[in-house]
Amino acid sequence: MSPQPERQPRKPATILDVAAAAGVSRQTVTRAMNAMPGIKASTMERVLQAAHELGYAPSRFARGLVQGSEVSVGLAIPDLENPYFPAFASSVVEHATARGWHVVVDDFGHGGRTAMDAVERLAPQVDAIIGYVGEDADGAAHLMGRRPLVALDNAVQPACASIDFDYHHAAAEAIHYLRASGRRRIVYLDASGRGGLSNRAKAFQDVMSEVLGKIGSSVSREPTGHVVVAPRDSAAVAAHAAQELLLSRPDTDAIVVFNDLMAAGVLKGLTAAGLRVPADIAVVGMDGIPLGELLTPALTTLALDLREVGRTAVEVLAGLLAGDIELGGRAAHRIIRPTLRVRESA
Amino acid sequence: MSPQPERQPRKPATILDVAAAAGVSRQTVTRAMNAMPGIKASTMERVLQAAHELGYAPSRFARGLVQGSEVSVGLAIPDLENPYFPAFASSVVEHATARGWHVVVDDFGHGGRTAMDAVERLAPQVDAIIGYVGEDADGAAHLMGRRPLVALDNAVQPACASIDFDYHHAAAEAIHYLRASGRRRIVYLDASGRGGLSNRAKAFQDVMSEVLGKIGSSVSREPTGHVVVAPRDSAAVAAHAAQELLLSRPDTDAIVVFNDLMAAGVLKGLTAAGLRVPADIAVVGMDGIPLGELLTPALTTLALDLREVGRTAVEVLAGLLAGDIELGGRAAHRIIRPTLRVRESA
DNA sequence: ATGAAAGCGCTAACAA
DNA sequence: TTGTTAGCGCTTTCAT
Repeated sequence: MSPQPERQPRKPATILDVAAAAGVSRQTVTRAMNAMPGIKASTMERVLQAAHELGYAPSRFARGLVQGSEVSVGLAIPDLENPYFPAFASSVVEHATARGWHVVVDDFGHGGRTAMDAVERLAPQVDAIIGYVGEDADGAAHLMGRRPLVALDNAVQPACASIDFDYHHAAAEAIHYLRASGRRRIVYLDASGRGGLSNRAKAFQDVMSEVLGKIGSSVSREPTGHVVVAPRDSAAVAAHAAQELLLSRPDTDAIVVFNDLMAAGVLKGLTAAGLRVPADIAVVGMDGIPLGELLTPALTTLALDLREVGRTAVEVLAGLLAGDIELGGRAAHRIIRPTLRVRESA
Repeated sequence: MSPQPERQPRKPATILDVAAAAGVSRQTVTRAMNAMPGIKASTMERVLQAAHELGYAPSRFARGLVQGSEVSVGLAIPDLENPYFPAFASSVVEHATARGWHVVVDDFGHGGRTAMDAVERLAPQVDAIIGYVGEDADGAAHLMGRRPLVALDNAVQPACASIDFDYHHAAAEAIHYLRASGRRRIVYLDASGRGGLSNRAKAFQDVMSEVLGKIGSSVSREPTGHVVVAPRDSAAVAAHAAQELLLSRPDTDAIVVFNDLMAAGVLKGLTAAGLRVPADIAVVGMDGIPLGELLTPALTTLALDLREVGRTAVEVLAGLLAGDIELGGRAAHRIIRPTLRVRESA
């Protein structure tokens, strides 16, 4: 083997190594590295030079230990490949950055990992967590102890701050709009989660019952809100599910879909099956991701203001961190309302 | 004001506080917190209880200092809202997670921040950086000192590892395919960056010159590859640019677009202007993001395997970190080939 | 302008 | 099973 002439040592250089190399005290090295006053320019240059040669970089741990660090926030995300989540993450990163916080991202969408796995990885590394932790909210809160956790889209109020979405309102908007457009055979396409129906689907069913109840059962029997469940929330799966739905219920004239990504798939599936949207059948998505307007027809959707969601999460967290917001209070539990954005598909 | 009964103290509890509260030594607290062997169950429970009451969480800095931490990688991303980047980030996070690394994301797409800003923020916090640092590559490398930097899509070989894309090959694939389909008025729609044309546009021009040169100038004078530049890389801007292009060059029969996001906009703009794609005009995108197949018509594109890109970046970084890869060698400078994925738009 | 001492909170090694 | 000792690498006093 070759003599390995200048191979870097395994151990990274410390401040003492630099001090020795530059012939100064470690104090002077600190001053040079941090461009502090009270150091001669020539000394500083010599130290910096030595530091560079040794490949020295201050240990963030030692520095954090003594200085108390910037806040570092964990962001637990189920699936970065669903455009919804990066849009949300982008907003969180933006607002966290504005406060000087760091954001550590854990995408637990691969390799069968769960929200709990993500939180376990993140917990020792961060001062707080924002995340789509779903049913793991309580476990996650316990793991974090006193450190704040902001859970999104959880709906069962847990032992942590939360940001939820008013699905009842959303479902009502969609259903009233569709019925006003003359649609009478409305189906909800859900994505299967860990437990039965999603909260979104449940809200749809509730509102459908309310609406049909008001009309009275004497009127021509409309089917109560029918729900079909796709095995995963992907566009391809949704396209397939839409086609199956057409087979089992050919008279369906509107589909409300779990999210925009799936709605995009539904659009594809319907078109492939020879149907015209919205002439033959209406499609309403949910989320309001930018993708929606790029589709043909442009997607009508129950839009969440993703930037608002991210901003709110960061705000709540800031309040928690500062002690301005108490976990029990209403300030720690926000509800954001999706609004119907009518484009072309319904 | 109220007496603030149990308001948390400003200073977080330390291991010593817990030890005192539980009436044990700090070592025993360590053992309890880390579920180490050699501790009586009852003691452990008592310690954990005390820790919980005090809201104690071990300082990640102190722990990192003494244990030597997990690798933490900074990921510098220009714009999480362009679906390309989350797709890439997702792959990086997945592979980094598999190695037990943490990923700190900085999206520098907001508030006029540059790659350099992102690197400056990240540098004191991470052991390495992967990022789309563009022309800031050298500055970033300098800031990181001996710590590895993997720059993507940089093309001017800098003082750091790099992953580049073979745009020449990509342009050739697109142009040959389009010409074989009978297209003769091919235009490239670029996005304006900091310097003149993008590398993608330059490659397009080069290949166009080669192709037309081979044919010979005696043949009916085809225009050399024409390039138009959109002010930003967004779908809306691209839609507008496509419509303008139609005005100035109505005979254009193919547009090759800087990236898929812009191509989606072009599709919209063209359709709105009453053109049929691909019958009247062909559109070829670049990137291969999942969005492409959801569009109507589905986008023909020069596809990058985003998962491969992310995996490669992590691999190179791992090699650098382990010392298996030297900065000078070819292993530190990878080139990935986009391939033409023909769908419906061309 | 520079250096010496102290200590941040934790865990590894060793004792008891 | 538990406690004691000794740092990890850095920055903050305080001295020179």
